[in-house]
Amino acid sequence: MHLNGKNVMDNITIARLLDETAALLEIDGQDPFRVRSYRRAAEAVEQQTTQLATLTEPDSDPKALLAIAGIGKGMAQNIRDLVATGTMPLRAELLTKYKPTMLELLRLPGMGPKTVAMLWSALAVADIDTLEEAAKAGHLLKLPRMGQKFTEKLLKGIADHKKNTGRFRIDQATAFADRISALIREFPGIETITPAGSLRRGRETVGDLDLLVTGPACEPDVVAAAVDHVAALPLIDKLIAKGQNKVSFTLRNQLQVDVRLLPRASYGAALQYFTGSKHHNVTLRQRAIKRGLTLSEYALLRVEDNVIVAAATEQEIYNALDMAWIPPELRENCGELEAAAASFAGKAEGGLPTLITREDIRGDLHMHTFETDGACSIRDMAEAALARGLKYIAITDHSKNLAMTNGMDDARALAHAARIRQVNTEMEGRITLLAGVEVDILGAGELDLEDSTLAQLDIVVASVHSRFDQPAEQMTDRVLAALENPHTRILGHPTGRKLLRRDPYAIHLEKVLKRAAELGVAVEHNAAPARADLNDLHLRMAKQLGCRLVVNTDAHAIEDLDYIRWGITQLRRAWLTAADVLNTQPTAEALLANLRPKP
DNA sequence: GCCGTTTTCGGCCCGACTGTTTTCAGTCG
Repeated sequence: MHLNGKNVMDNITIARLLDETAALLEIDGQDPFRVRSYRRAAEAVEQQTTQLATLTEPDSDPKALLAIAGIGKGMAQNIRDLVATGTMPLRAELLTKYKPTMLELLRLPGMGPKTVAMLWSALAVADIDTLEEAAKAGHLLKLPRMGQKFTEKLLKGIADHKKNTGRFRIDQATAFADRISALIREFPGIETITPAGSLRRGRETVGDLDLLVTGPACEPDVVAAAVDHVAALPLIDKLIAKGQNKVSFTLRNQLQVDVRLLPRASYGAALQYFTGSKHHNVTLRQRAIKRGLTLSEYALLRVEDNVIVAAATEQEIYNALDMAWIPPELRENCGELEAAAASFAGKAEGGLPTLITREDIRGDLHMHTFETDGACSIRDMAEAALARGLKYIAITDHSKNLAMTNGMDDARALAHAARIRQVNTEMEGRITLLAGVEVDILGAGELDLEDSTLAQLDIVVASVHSRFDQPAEQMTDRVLAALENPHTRILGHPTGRKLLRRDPYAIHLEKVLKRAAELGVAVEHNAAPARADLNDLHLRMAKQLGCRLVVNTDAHAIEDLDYIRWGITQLRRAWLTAADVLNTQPTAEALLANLRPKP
């Protein structure tokens, strides 16, 4: 990352180095609580919207770092060392004893710090390839607690790791969750199946799937039959574990699924527990202990006599801990527990926000038709948007520079606008259509249609579509220049980020967001998971900088309008309310009044 | 290494599952 012309360490890198140090400490067999504090610090750093490098400069407030929960005197010094030198004494010392490739070993299933440490001391194994050789040669059998079965499992794990597909997009994971749930539901006596874990929290990607199953068939005395049913599902590729009330398996695409079957009486406790996040739960249980209670996936119990205080619903559990119920999207131990306590106590300040919902969205300002690369007509899109309860939409087909989409030149853009206005009339006020264009930002930031054309349109979305390989400075300058064009009303997909793909263009987002806020250009969050643009951290940053935000689907077909669901999820994760998003305005007139005025 | 309405020391979440074991250590979520 660049700052005032200098190349400095960004928060993500600082967090990664702290997390790696935690892993090395663990391999070194050091105090687990010290390890945890490094992990916690890494998480805290990752969540910050301001770059910590700016807080380590000599003239900045020395207390600023300490104000972050989880960062004390020692960790603040570590961060200063990292920013100044690229490493820190503890990390450098650990790396003289161990090799960084050992961290890769920890990602193999069944491999933890103790095993990695033993492999290193007994066999000098420090990387996956050497481990594979040792396992195939049978060297592991000589080691304590390692037999034939462990070796087989490890080799399978290594093979899977090598073709590893990593994390899955939230929409794809949801589709799998639905399919698996339908199969599980065929067993009589199963009533409710709820995806928990990071899917319920609305993370953009999930590493595995947690499915929570309840119903009469899940009562302790009869659950075994239901467990057998789950363990025999036809789409299971590999069964990983099968216990009294838990089944773990992977699908052919390597997605891991954990299914838990739990009695109805403890449904709320189980849902709370398996939704996480881990750090949210840890803090919650600490809070329970302070009140003489203990929380597990079965119940919130009073310690002195083991009496159940709450178990059936999440609401009961949070309330018993003097907190309001917390929406799953906020459960990241990022201030939500304090806010929930304030809400429960009826305090006016610092409570939980009323998060934005799908119903708050009244318009969608970015979509395509078959005039360029969409699949439907203007009328189709209008009717579909109306059916979904929208009050206004903008039709924004591509401009000429995107030749592969049959992009429009000036004359076509104006003719298309006339047709959009015609359909608007035909809709007789049931929904308002705004005439727009998604214009391409060219090399030096100029737009690829004439200003005289843009002047006749309601909505101009300016987006970068090419040269993602340019250096960040150049891309940033290009976007900044496009913002200066007075016709630019919305900055479309500002980072060009393609989730799970390696080639998003780098951009100095903070600079761009600041300028957009100053000029009153609205910044788009693209709701489609495949094009997921700003993550919750970016969205928080945008709010902090005073940006006007819009969430658009960039729909190319009718069903794409439903992408709004995923966009809303990310907005909620960023603690945003309806007031933070422009396309919650009740009418097209109100929306236009909030956009940058036309020149 | 962090933290504090039991505060500067002594705590730091909880339970299930696996493999290799005869009572448990390590891993996982």
